[in-house]
Amino acid sequence: MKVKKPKTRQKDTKQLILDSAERFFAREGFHVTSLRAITGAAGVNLAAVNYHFGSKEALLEAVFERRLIPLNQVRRDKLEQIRDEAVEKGKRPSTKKVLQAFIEPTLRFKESEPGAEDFIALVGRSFTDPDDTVRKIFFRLIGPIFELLFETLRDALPELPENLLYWRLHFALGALAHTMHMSGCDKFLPVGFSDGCGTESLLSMLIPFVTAGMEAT
Amino acid sequence: MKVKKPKTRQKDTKQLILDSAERFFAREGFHVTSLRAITGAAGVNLAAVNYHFGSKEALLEAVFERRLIPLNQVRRDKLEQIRDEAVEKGKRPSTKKVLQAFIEPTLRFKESEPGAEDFIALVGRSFTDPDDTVRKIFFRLIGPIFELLFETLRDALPELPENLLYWRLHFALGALAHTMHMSGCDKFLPVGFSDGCGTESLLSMLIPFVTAGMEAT
DNA sequence: GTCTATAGATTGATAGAC
DNA sequence: GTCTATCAATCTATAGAC
Repeated sequence: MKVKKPKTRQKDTKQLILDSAERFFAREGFHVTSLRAITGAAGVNLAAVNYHFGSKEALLEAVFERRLIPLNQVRRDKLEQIRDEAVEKGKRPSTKKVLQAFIEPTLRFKESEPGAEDFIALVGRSFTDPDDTVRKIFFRLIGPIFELLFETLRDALPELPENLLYWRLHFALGALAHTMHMSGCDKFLPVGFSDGCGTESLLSMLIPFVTAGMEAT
Repeated sequence: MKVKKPKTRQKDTKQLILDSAERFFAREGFHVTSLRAITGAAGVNLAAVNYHFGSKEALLEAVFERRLIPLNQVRRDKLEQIRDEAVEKGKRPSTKKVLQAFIEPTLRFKESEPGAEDFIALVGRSFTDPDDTVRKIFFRLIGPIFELLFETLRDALPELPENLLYWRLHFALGALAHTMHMSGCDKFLPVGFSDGCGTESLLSMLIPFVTAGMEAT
């Protein structure tokens, strides 16, 4: 008898659904995407969604969790490393380094694995999705890492009133979010500027921008 | 005989539908909002939408045009005034003034008339709406004013490579868009910072932020 | 686990009386 | 211009055979 059930197909189906859903949710939006579109493109049966995930909403949650939990772990490690270093040296952390610790893994993530580009675009838009379902799931996963970012920035800029720091962070996150869903960057606005669209190029422009804004006098 | 048909009810109905649609599109999203929700809240008949506008898509277009055309006129006037002044004096315009000419009317518009707050939130999100219908209508109306803004900024920062200027403008617009749909500002993120949420306060924080980012060395 | 078939609800749009 | 009534198309979710 077999030691373990092969279940080759089972795992494939679940991953295929996740991949296809991620793509559609990012490119068309959650409510506009039908389960038929997802399963049709994935080549699996419609009923498989409810068998494996339970509902469309639970599928969205699984799409978020699959990539956001590991990404948040990376960002958390980098931020905590910066805090520890600052405590060791008895100096405040540099604003640029703090912002970089959050932004760099986020944008680099786009190239880390196939499909991640769609995911990043999805995340960029979820900040302001009008749909309660999307925002609720997203903020549950993203909330804690934002708090850590805020606190680390407060260490870097202790002279800044908390209220001002809070809003400047919002502005910076707005710039980041706007950059994140420019993945397919020729999709928006006029042509001729697709050059600086690579990750390295974007990082070298975005980080100085938000650092200067955050430190504005 | 009457000089003119009174048609009191006709105008009311059309406006009532526009007001209600604006509110729902901003708060729930275009595709999630049903015509039944719009007409139900407005207290008008469902069939009135197709009578007055022709389709749901045409209704969205009318919602955009009603407020965006006058708003764009204000922004255009201010930007052209700055260009003219710079030519007169033979000096380049100041980056801060250019950004202010675009941002200030936008944020102030929120308080100009009832319903404008919803509209501003709708516009802020339309930059990155995954829905082709929404984005296409929006960019058709917003494209020309963006080009003018870009060109005026190029006058202010002629030493900046065009590609870099282009992306910094994107970052600034991202920060602005993110601010625009924070209208109901306690809707997002933790509490305790609803203080600086008024228009004057936001302007006094956002404009220095984007100016510093734009002029970063 | 995978599939077909369908229930049950909701949608945008329209025809036609008034 | 306004209304009722309804069509035709969609959707999510599920029951039940294999």
